[in-house]
Amino acid sequence: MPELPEVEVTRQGIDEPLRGARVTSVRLGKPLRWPLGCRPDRLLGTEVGPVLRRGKYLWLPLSRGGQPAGGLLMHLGMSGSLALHGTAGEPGPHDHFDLVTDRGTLRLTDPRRFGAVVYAPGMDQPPADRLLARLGAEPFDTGFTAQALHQALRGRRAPIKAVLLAGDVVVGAGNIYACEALHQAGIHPSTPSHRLSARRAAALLEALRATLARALVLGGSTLRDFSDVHGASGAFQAEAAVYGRAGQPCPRCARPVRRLVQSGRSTYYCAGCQRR
DNA sequence: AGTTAAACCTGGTTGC
DNA sequence: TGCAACCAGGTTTAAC
Repeated sequence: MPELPEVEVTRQGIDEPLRGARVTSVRLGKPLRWPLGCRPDRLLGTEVGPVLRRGKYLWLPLSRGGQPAGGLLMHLGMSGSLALHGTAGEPGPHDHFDLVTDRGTLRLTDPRRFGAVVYAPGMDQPPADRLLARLGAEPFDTGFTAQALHQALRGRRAPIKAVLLAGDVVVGAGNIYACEALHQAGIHPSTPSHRLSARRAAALLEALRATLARALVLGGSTLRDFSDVHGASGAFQAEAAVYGRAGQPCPRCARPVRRLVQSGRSTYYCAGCQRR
C-alpha cells in the first residue's frame, strides 16, 4: 500500500497528537516482518517525541525523564496503516500492534504483515541503522540535484523502473508513483538507467517530485485499504494516468495503456508518449 | 558487482 | 457455487 505520500500523510497525522504522549501499555498481535527487538515493558513510561520519516520508514523517538530512550522504527509494508484511537476497541484479526498512551492508542493494522515495528536505541543504532543504510536520497532534499540523479543512474544498467523501485538511488516511489512519474516524464520504463541523458534525468526528478507532491495533497492513494490516521481514504488513484489502467486510453495521447512485468512487478506505461 | 527471482502472508478478483 | 490461479501499495535475502 504505502509509498512515500501515504507514509508522510500518516506521519503528519500522528506527529502532533502523539507529541509528548506517555506510553502506558503495549499490545502485540501476530508476528510482523521482524520481532520488536525488546521487551514491551521497556517502552512503558516513555514519552513520544517528534515523529520523523525516512523513505517509507517512520521513526518514533522515545524519552524517559527528558533523556533519550531509543525509539520505534515502523514500516507499513504492503498493506499496513496506522490509526489513532481515543479509546481503542477490541483488536481485530489484523491489528498487530497497539501503542497505548495517555493521549490515545496508535494501532497498526496490517493484513499481510509485511510491516514492522522495531525497537532501536537510535536511528543510527542496530537494527535501525542496517535497515536505513541502503536508502537513497530523499526526493525533496534540495541537495539532491538533477546532476546527482544523473550521476547515480550512470552506474546502473537495470531498467529505470527497477532502479526507482529499488530505492537505493532515490526513495519514496513505489509501484504507483514510479509508473506515474515515468509517464509524466515521457520515459519508457525499460530504458536502461545509464542511458538516460542529463536532460531526461532532470525531467524525471521533476516529474517524481510533482507526482509525489500531488499525491501528498490528495492524501495519498487508496487502492483497497489504505487510510490515514483518521480513517480517511486518499484520492490520488483517481488521477492516475497509467497505473492500473491497462487497455484504457492514455490521457495524453489516447493510445491504450500497456502492462508489462519487470522484476516481478506490474509496470503500466504508454508506448505512445514514453520513449527509450 | 549488479541484477533478477524467491520469500514473507492474507485476501480479493478472475476464470474454468 | 466451488475452487484454483493470479494479483496486490514493499523489501530483504538468496541465487544467476
